[in-house]
Amino acid sequence: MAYADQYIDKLRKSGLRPTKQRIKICEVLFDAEKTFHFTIKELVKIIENQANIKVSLATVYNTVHAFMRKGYIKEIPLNASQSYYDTNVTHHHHFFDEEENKLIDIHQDDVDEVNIKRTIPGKKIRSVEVIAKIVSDNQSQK
Amino acid sequence: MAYADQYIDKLRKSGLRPTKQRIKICEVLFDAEKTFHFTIKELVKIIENQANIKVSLATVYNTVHAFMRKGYIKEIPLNASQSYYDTNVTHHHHFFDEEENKLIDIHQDDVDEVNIKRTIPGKKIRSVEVIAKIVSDNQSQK
DNA sequence: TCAACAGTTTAGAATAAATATAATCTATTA
DNA sequence: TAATAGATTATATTTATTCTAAACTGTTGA
Repeated sequence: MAYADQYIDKLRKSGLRPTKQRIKICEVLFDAEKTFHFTIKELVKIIENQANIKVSLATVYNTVHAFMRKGYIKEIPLNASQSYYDTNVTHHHHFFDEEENKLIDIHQDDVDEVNIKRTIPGKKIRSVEVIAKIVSDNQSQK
Repeated sequence: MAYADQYIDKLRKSGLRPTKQRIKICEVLFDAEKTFHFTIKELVKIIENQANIKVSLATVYNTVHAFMRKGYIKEIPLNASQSYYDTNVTHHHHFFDEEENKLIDIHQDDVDEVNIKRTIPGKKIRSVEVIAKIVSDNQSQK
């Protein structure tokens, strides 16, 4: 399947018609060699830099949210002022460097499976996220 | 040590002078029978309801942030539009019910210790949080 | 008693992310 | 072509958070 077809497929499955703007968003999100983390602002900037078409903020928000609902990207639970998203939807976790405001992947192999023994009646677990906040390790402070 | 003294102690250690408003905030945060989760908005509402003094938003934000820095309360990493805090600073984790927008504690005993094998040079881990997002378990959808 | 001061509190302004709106545009179908 | 449904956009709105500047408080020392 050609890349463009994959994008159209993802869009249709998300309940969205494939349009110029939305396909451009797919190109940025899913065509990268590697998965990556982004904020909406950063995503808009990337599109502006590499595209010859204009995409409005509203369209980016709508499209990203539709992909989220469908599980094509995921939100990283960080209590920051803005939302962070990840195009890597495989099972993995994150360091968050609070001083540099930077996210770092932790591969699945580097964290034992998180096993939650408790359940809530009528509810099922949709995702489990581990966030390890890191700061400078100054030896001076014990 | 009397309660009031504990509050004054906490405030001083956080670099804040004990004032009427700040002690009121302490009463709400640290005098409860149980620990609890809150947003700033909720905290302000609680204070308004049970206090005969007026406390401004700015004072609440400043005081909560000072306590955070000192580790007397902690932030719960949820990607919501607003910040959630927890007066329970012991080691534990959370379910987040996405449909009801509600946090539920998971006791330490109910989750195996999260063991992160990877380290980042020059950095140390300040906190490890597990967030399990839960949704209704409709049997109809597989 | 008064003046000086350092730190507090406050209302309101400013900022910024996210969402909503309403007008215009596009593409498909009849 | 006309009708339509949905898409896109600029702009306005909303909301949490942070900032600011003025007024306030309490202590110290003359």
